[in-house]
Amino acid sequence: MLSNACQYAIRSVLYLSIHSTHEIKIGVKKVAEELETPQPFLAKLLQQLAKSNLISSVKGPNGGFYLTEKNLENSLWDIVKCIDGGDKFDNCFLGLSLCDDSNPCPVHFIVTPFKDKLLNDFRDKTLAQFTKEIITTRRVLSLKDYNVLEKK
Amino acid sequence: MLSNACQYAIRSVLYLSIHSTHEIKIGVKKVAEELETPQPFLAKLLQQLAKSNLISSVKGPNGGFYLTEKNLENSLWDIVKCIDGGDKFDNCFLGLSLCDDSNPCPVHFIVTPFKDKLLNDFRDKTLAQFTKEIITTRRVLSLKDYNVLEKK
DNA sequence: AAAAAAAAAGACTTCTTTATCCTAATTATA
DNA sequence: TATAATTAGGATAAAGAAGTCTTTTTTTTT
Repeated sequence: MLSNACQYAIRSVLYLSIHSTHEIKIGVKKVAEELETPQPFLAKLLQQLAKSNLISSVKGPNGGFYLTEKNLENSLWDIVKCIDGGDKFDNCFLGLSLCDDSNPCPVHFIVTPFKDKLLNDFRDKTLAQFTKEIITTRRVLSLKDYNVLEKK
Repeated sequence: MLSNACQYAIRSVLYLSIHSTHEIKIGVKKVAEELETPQPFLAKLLQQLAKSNLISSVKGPNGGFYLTEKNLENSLWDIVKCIDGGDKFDNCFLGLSLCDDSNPCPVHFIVTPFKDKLLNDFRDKTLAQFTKEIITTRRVLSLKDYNVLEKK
């Protein structure tokens, strides 16, 4: 459903949301290691996100990527739009060019509620809210998160 | 989520399920036109389905593809397995290699119910049942179906 | 001012999916 | 039995996604 690129991007942003601040910037290398993603590929994505002002960056020593308060007001949907495009959830599950409530494909009414829910969740929560939930409910973003939970 | 190939395959099988019988076989050309899919590509897919005994075929004049009673006992899930592989719905929505109920990614509990429901629907209904529903509830498979409804 | 560390940018490679084309095999029917 | 219609099979092409590599630019630190 989401491209690899978009999955990496979302996880990166959430990772930054959890671990970075204006004072603590994080380099591609670190992020790629933590999330187990191909480094140069991730670099491209982070650059793209930075260009769209979804994340912030500083070059040079001790530079890296981080999220500002402003960045934290964006949503996951903004990430998806930036990487995969805004029509990602529009397409019919069976590929019909025309498929809506009055002309539904055979799985339309199974798939639509889910897409709506997902879209709402992605669109209506800010990264700040989402991140808070991730922390309080101990959601997993990388193998290292998993290990942390295991060790407790 | 599903590949183009798999979407074509599913729609083709449902189309055959509705319109073909042992006596009325349908050629690739016709199916491709009705479903608006690339013809040679669809041919490959139908061949693959036939090879896996999910649909039936006869060569020569008045030959074509059709479904037997036996074929109609298969499920949509069998089609997906044949074209996209059986692990299609296994992957984490955010691409985590490890993601389950005890180590969930941030969207795990949003996505999982949907995947379960869809998998059940795909796996538990036979094509015969599914087709019956499509007809009684007037679901759309091709632009022509759409026109038929419009004209009523 | 120099050096080093990082992001930014662009060109390039590889892989997968999608799609086409051509030839062979099969089968009904005239 | 010849012909035409149709599926089957294999090789190939085109497009897009995924991923890499190299160079440039910026910025901090010494």
